Amino acid sequence: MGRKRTKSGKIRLAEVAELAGVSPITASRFFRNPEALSVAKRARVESAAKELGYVPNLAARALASQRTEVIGVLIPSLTNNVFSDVLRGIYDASEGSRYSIQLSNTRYSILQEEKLLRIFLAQKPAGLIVTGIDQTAESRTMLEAADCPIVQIMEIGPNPVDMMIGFSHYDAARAAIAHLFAQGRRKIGFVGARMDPRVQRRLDGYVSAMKEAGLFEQRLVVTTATPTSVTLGGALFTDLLAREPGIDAVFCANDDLALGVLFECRRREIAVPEQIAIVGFNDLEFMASAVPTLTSVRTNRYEMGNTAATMLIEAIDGRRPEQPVLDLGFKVIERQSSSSRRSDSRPALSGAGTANKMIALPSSHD
Amino acid sequence: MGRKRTKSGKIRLAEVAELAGVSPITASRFFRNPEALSVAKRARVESAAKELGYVPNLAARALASQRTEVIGVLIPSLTNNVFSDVLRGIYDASEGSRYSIQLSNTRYSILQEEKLLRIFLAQKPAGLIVTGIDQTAESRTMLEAADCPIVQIMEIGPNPVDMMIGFSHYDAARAAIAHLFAQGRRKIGFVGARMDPRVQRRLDGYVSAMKEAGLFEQRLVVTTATPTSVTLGGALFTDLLAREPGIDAVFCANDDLALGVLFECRRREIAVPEQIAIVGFNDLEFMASAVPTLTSVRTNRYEMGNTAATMLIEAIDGRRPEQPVLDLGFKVIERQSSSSRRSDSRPALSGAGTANKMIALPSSHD
DNA sequence: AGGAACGTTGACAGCGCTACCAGCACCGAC
DNA sequence: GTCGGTGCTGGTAGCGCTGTCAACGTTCCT
Repeated sequence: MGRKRTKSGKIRLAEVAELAGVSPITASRFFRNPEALSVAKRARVESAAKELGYVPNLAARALASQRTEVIGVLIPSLTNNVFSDVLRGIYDASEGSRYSIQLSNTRYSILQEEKLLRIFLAQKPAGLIVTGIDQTAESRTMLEAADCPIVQIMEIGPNPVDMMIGFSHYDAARAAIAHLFAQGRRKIGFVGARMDPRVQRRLDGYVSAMKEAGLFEQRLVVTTATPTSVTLGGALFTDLLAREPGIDAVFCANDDLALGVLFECRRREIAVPEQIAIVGFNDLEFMASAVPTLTSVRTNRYEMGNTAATMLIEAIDGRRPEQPVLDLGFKVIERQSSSSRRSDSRPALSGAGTANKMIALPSSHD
Repeated sequence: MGRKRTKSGKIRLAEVAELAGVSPITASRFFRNPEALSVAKRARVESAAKELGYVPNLAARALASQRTEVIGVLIPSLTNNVFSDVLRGIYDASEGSRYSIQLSNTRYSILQEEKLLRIFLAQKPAGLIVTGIDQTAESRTMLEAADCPIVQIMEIGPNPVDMMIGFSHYDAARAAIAHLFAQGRRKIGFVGARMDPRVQRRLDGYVSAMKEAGLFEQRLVVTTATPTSVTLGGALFTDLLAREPGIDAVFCANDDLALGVLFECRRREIAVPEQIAIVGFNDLEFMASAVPTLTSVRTNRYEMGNTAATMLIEAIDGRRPEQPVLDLGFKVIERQSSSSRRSDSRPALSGAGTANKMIALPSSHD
């Protein structure tokens, strides 16, 4: 009737309250803390809201409450498969919660990250997820001064800003090399692209393992700042072969490179694993399907994103985790590409099928 | 001194105005329409804002102006490589503009899409990007009633809601089949997963091309609703072979499946392309690197996202494009996996290198 | 019976910004 | 000299919601 309406005809909380026969503030409480209402009023407000199709105005809520329900996420790349999985975990965890995700791409630049952080923080996010542990000093200061929970993801390191979830890329690389040693490989090359901090730590792990075995040689390492790709894997491997034709294994900083190395081997008619073993990193879905199947280091990417967002939301709601730093670990998934020379010189048909079953990863869904 | 401050110590527009010696409203105008100010005041406000480190409160702005600076993006998947590229294009276009991206995942469900749409629209987004042309009737109604520009992406169809950018999946599939016909292939299988509307239209294109040639047989088509993967490509191909051992080509609805088919061929020692030709769809980076290199239908994913966001922002700012429907086309990239039987029975070493250079796609960056 | 404690509710006063409109000075045209 | 136009500026009044605090009725304890 004479009911006041916003020009656009939107339903406001006041309308809901009027229909429910309560004050606006009571209706407001229904949405934030239903338990505070009596059962009768709760039902009345609920049905009134449903009847009118009420949707809260987030801008008004943010302005009045001096905080937003936005979780900021800073990741270095949108195309990297690794981050797709992490993101999916984050988005899945945010659904059903009242928080929404605001995503920004730092493009592997900590300066860009600092800039984005400043913008995010100005909007008072409810929480923040940042990638890695290599922020600028300025970023670090801002993060520590921020009055919202923060999760650092992708790796584990000392001095967490707040919470931290990831794994040790250094240890993972060492485990991969240990695996190759166990298979009798000695002259192991390293192939890496992009060389972001995490790839760098994988290289560090490789170097330390090789040095411990007295096998390290600088010319076994081929890296580039160029973004990774399958094609690049072949090119870097070609470089590696030119420098050191006698290698008997290649540890690739990621699976795309490993696939490129595999294709290059096929092109050069180098037998895998007989002549050269290949180990990748991340255990993307295709690794179990390749011929031969490719060994990789499995990382829990989906779980990392999902747990990070879940922990963050819990912390925002005042339930801080008992364990603020979580190591999700890794696992070397041994497949044909790095098996000992003596066993199956030709991969058995059934081998692939078995391997496929072994790696039914959550990250292969969706 | 006695200056009023918000509890958190944040600088407000009023502080900037005071320092600049102008009214708050004038300061406000500086940020929205600087040309409306005299040069002198413009400079005063600018330096005052910089001095105080003023950052506008977006919630207050949204509440007062009754509109947000958020572009809503609805995509069906976060993990699919195709959408990573599109998203990257969208995010790149949004940087430098004053609009921020709000992303939601419909998980290939138009019901979920409808629900998300309702939420988005309630927040009065500045613009909207939605995937595909198969919205529910309800969604369609909401979109048409929305008072913001809208871009439908990924494909072209009749009756655009507003703007539209994509290509014909039907025609693209027909072109792929025509290519295979030209190579002398006749018994061409179709392998598809997920079977979302766009994959369905690729199937339709395949069926129509095959029927025109009098070659269509239902048993040549193997599909599943399961999400796509490389492993699945091998499995579906195995099914296809069981049904029709005499096939001489496989058209895969995407590149992951094509890679799986290639690996399965290798496992079964089926020569590609001599016995069976393989054609994929999307032309992901690895296709040019595989052995043999894999033919695919190149689609302009990054450009699609980038152009969509650019057009949208232009439209929001009142500059509607002269051409609201944009067909970005596709291109069949012919490679070794579908070459005629007579030529190179063993792929030449140099072939791969050449192919690599041919496919320096923008989508392989980052 | 009196009072404290609890659960529940409502009034008030903004959150920081912008839409709207009025007002001012200045100009040229009549 | 008056008028209307133009360019710039400021005052007023919210946008829709929530924090704070007071007040209410009821229950339970002493």
